[in-house]
Amino acid sequence: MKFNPTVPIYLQIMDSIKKDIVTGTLAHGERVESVRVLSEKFGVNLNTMQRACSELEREGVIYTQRGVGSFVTEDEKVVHSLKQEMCGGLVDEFINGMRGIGFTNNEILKTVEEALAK
Amino acid sequence: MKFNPTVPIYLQIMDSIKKDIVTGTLAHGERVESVRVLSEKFGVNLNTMQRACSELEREGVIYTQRGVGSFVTEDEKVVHSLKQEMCGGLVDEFINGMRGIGFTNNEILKTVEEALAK
Amino acid sequence: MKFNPTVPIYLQIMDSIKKDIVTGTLAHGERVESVRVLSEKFGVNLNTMQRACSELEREGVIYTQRGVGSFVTEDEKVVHSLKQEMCGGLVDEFINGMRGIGFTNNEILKTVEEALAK
Amino acid sequence: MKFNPTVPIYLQIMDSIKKDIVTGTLAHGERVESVRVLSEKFGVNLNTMQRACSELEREGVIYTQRGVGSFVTEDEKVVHSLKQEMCGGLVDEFINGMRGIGFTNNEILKTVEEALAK
DNA sequence: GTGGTCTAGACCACT
DNA sequence: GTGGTCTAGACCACC
Repeated sequence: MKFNPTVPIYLQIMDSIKKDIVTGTLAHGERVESVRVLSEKFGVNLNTMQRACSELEREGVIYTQRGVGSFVTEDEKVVHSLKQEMCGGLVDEFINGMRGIGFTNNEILKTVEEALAK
Repeated sequence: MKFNPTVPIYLQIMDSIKKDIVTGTLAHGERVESVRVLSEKFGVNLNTMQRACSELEREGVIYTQRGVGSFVTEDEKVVHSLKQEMCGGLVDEFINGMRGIGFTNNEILKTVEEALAK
Repeated sequence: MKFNPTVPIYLQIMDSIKKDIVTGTLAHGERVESVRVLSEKFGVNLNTMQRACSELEREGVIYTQRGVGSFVTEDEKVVHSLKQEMCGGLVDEFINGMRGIGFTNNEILKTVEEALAK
Repeated sequence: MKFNPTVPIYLQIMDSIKKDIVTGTLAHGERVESVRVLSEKFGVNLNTMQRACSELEREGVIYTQRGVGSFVTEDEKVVHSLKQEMCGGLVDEFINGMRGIGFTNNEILKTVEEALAK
């Protein structure tokens, strides 16, 4: 994985894992690979990987059992708020752009509906 | 106005005028300034301006009355398709982004509604 | 009962009986089992048990009636001072700890009241 | 400083600093020494010290300004809850001990009052 | 100077 | 095996 040098690697890794959870690549309750495996996979140091995981646990995204492994939370609320967190920027950018071209709320909504129907 | 040298100027002028129409800066049915005035305003050759206007007329965006001047079309359909043309990219980018995070169509719609309500 | 080899057994037996009195396991005025029974119960020599009892009597914790048996004192003052003797360490440790964290007397009192109310 | 090998050093350092804040050794709003200085003072690695400080910041006990340093919070509430947090164990241990010897709530309170008067 | 992050390699407790 | 902690030493961004 390629990292943006201007933002901490462990944050980027967290985002990557969050995205996997939100998209269902990592199912709820599923076991997350060990930090050692993940550190190799992401090509980072073990400590960096551990930091990413401990932060994720603190946020309630995963939970950990000593000597066993980490698991994706089964709390639907957490996953839902994850989605909200990750799409907030997209939505704002879109709506601002549309309003900038002169679209009203109803027009924006209608446009989205039409686009989704395709 | 500053032009991108890689794309024909008359196209850029057309886009500028379309945007004015779409955003309401130029109201439906409103008279467009003369090509002479516009050519000075945009800092381009009279021929270039004329080309832009004739293309706009061909697209039905404006219509011309001999000896009177040019006017923005009053056909709502044309204006609406203009909007579509200009926002297509935004919508696609947004929807693809949302789907990439795992949102379903209903979720996307709901999210937009919520964001618009704010 | 298991004894600490570094402190005289008769003292440890005395403490055990005192604790029983203080906690109410041995009620005020209740008859204490005979030294013979107690010596077996504690697994110690009869002399050791006798020493413990005579010391307890000397302290006024129990009193003996020839040919009848021994009884826990009915003097509330004695029992109260027993409690004091046994809890003195706890109180000092607690108050020193609290002052070490910077609590004032009033704060300590208030904290205890709150904790007791729970 | 001497550390208990069974509990993470960074936690012990956090407790030490919390205690300094609670007792007023570190005044509210006062600047905390740099992590480098502190790491030498405590005789631990820079990373360990940094972890202790970042956890303290997360708990709101200190706040940090990049390139400037860290400062004790000025929020009285935080400091007060710190006190509660640190004395909770002491109080519980004390009251349980007292009740174990047979003291009633009133007796405990009275005993504390007497001990404080000394 | 300050705090923040990353790597490399080690040891520990738990299962 | 697992996660958790610690050390040593390095580089970066900020002020």
